[in-house]
Amino acid sequence: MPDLLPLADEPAPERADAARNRERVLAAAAALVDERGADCLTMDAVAVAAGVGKGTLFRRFESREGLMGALLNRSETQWQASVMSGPPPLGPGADPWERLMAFGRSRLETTLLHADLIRNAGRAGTRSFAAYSFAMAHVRHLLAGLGVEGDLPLLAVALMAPLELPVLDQQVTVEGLDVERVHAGWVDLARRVVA
Amino acid sequence: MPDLLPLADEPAPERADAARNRERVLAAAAALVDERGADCLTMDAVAVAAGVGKGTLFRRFESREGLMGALLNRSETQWQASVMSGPPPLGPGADPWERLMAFGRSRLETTLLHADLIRNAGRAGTRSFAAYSFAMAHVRHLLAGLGVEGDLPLLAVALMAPLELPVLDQQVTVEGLDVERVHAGWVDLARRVVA
DNA sequence: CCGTCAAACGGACCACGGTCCGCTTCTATT
DNA sequence: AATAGAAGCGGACCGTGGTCCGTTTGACGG
Repeated sequence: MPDLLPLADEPAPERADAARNRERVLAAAAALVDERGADCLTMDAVAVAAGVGKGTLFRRFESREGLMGALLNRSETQWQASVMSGPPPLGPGADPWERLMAFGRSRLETTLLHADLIRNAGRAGTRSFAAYSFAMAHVRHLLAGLGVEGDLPLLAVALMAPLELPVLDQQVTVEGLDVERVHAGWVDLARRVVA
Repeated sequence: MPDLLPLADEPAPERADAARNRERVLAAAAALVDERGADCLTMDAVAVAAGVGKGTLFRRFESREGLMGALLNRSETQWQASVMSGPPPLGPGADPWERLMAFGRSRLETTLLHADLIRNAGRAGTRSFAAYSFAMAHVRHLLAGLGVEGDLPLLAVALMAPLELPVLDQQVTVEGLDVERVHAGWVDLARRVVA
């Protein structure tokens, strides 16, 4: 019998070898990605490079998309940190409007930077609760700080939606719009929503 | 020698059997989709059902996503028709604001209705010039009619983005938001943008 | 009606994502 | 240290998307 109660729904501890393997996989995958691009990443290749079996890959990461999502989460977490406790204007310390502007800019750049990863992550990219709902909550909070009236969650969606990859992709990659112009457009939108 | 000049970049004529086969494929695919759902559609199955070889499928439609896109285009075209020449308020005859409202509502419903098709069409769903840029131009036109100042193409994007499937999916499917509330949110957004 | 040739066809073939299950390794308990 | 049993492992296997190339077919000028 365990000396401590299992506490019902603890996220389940992780066996030592499992943890080690997860790191190996993540490292190998990251290396392969920025060497040949996310599009060329095959699960077989990752398995070989990490020195594990394919089954292991899929047990830990569910699917190829899941693996991409995990990769994405690493940088995303870093970004979250700079929003929560980094220097202003992105981090706390500036007034809400400035922070909102910094947020938009930063989000735009990050999304474009990781475009191929996000694209390959498919569902896992958008849905990753951690990342998405954090950003959402942040915007909502800023809007509240600005004294905006209305259905804040939905207004937050309206502000985030044009920064989602599919939309950005269409504008920048397909239509060849200038990034600066897209950014200017978002600023204009924010102004109207806040006003 | 042909009796008429080829006129350089005419979209290339289509051989009779090719046309016939395209119809057969489209019909078979459509049947399979609304019988077993878009997720279960395999290219092999379509090929068999249509009585053509697999190679033919891929030559005409490029990829599975492409086929889904083609399927999507059929309904999309129909929808375009009702916007261009159907009854008001969606069609011409109502004032711009009413048309904008009708557009938003209709778009929301259509997107949700064809959700699985759009999801399976991946890139081909969004990018389909015909559909996307038509909707875009329409919104731009309505905004102009409302006397809105600013970068109209970008404001149009801002209005369309929250109606894209990935965003809607997140709200309705994942977060379980009520469709009516989402719609109300969009109306609020439109009001702010137009104001 | 026939010959010619490009376009279209079809199915064998390949690569990759994903599953399955017998085997190995870790951990907790005595 | 020994043991039991769960958690993890790995690679053979499968289905499906996508390609390739030898063969067929339709269009058109004579």
